[in-house]
Amino acid sequence: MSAARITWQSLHAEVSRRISNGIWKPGDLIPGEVELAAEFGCARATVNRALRQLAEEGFLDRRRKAGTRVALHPVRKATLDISITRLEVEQKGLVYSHEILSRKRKAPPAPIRKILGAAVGNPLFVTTLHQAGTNPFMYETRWINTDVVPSVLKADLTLISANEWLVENALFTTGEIKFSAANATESEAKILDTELGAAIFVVDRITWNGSDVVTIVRLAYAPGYEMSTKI
Amino acid sequence: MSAARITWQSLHAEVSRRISNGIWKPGDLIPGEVELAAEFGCARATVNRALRQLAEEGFLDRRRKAGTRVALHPVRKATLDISITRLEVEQKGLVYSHEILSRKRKAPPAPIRKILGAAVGNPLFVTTLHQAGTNPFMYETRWINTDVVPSVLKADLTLISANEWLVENALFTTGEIKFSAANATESEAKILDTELGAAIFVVDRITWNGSDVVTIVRLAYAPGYEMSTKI
DNA sequence: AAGTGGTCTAGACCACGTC
DNA sequence: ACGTGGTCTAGACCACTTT
Repeated sequence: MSAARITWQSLHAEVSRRISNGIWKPGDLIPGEVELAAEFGCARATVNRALRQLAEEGFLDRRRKAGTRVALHPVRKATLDISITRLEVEQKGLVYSHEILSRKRKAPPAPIRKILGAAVGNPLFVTTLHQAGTNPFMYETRWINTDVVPSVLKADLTLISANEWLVENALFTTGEIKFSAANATESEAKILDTELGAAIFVVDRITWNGSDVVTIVRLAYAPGYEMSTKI
Repeated sequence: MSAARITWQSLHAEVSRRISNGIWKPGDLIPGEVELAAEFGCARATVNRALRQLAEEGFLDRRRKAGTRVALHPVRKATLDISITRLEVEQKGLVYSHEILSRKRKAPPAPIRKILGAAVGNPLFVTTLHQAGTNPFMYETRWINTDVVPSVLKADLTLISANEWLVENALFTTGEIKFSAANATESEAKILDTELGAAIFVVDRITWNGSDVVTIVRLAYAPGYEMSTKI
C-alpha cells in the first residue's frame, strides 16, 4: 500500500481547515513551503499552488523573506459577473426584449464631456428600455465615443441592444463601476412604470480602451431588482 | 546572445494583445499548449500558467480535449472587497465611530427564522449605527446564531462593532450577498438622519459555517453612498 | 547576508470530454 | 479511443525584503 497522491486542492482544504479551526490564527506565521512540502510529502510547487490560491482568496498574506501569515482581516472578495442584460433576463426564465427610445449624436452635458475629454467629437447618445416579459426591467442611458467605435453608427441597435453590441464589438482594457441607489425621477418613473421617488438600483459604468473612453453608461433597474452573488 | 527568458506574465500580455487586436476573435480556437510552448520557446507549464490566468479573468474558455477558445461573451468579473466598515470609513479619511442601538436575544420574525432553521435557539439581535465623522454612515441590523458563536454573548460590542468582532472571531465557509435599493422607512430615515422614502443602498448578507447559519445582516447605507470597483 | 516566496524547466501521468 | 488541458515532481535560479 502507498499514501494517496497529494493534490493542491487537498492541501488547500487542509490549510483552510487549520485556519477555520483556529489551529492557525489571524496573524500567525505558518510553516514555509519547504517545511509543508516535507510534512505532506509532496513537491514544493504543489504547496505553492495551494498557498497562492489561498492568498488570492484573501486568507493568507505572503511576502518573500517575511513568510506566510494568516490574514489579519480576511477580506472576502465578492465577484460579480457583469454579463449581458439579455442573458441576465433569460436566466430568470423570462422573455427578453428591448426598445430603443432615442438615438442621436449630440453635445454631452458638462460632466460627461469632462469624462470623455475635450478632444472627442460629439458622442452617440442612446437610451434603451430593456424588458423582461412585458415588464420594464432596466433603463439604460449610454454615451458612446464614436471616435473609438465609429462602426456603431452603422449598427442596427434594434436587433442587438447597444449593451450587447458593444460587448462583442468594442473591447476595452479597463473599466470602473459604481453601484448606488437613487430616487426615480419623473421621467425614469414613467419609463420604468413605477412611482416618482421609488428606490432605483443604479449602476454607473465607464470603460476605457487604453486611455480613450469607449462608453459611459447608467443603468437604472426597476424597483425590486437585486444583484446577488456568493462569496 | 540569447533570447530573453519567457515569463508567464509576458505570455499573458501577448495573448491578451492578440485578443484585443482581433488576431484571435471571440469563438476562435487558439493553438494548444504544446504548440504555444514551441512558438515561444518555453515550457508547457509556463503556457498553462498564462492561459489559466486568462481563463480565470474570463477571456478564455478552456476545456479538456476541446481546447482553448476566446470567450464568446467576455464576462467581466467585478470583484468587490468586503471589508470591515471601520476600515472602509477610515480609507475615506474620516473618523469612524459606532453606537450600539439595541442588543438582546429575541425570537426572530418568520423570514429570519426560516433561514436560521427551526432547531436554532433564539438568536442575538444587534442593531448598530456606524458613523463617519459626525454623520450617520450605515445602519446595521444583525441576527447572530448563538448556537454557533456562543462567545458573542460575552463580547463587549461597544469597543469593537459586531461587524468587526464576527470577522475576527467567527470564520465562515460560505456566504451570500444581495445588493438592492430601498426607500427609507420612517425609523431608518430617523436613524440615518434623512427623509422618509430617501433611496437607500442595501446589502443583505447571510453567512454559513458548513451548514449552520452564522449571521444574517442587513446594511442600510445613508443616501449618497456608492460602492465602486475597477474591472 | 540570508531566507523565503516566485517562477521556469523537462518530463510524466492523469482526468475529462469529445469523437 | 484519443487528444487536450490539469496537475505533480525534482531541481534550479531568481527577486524581494527583512535582518
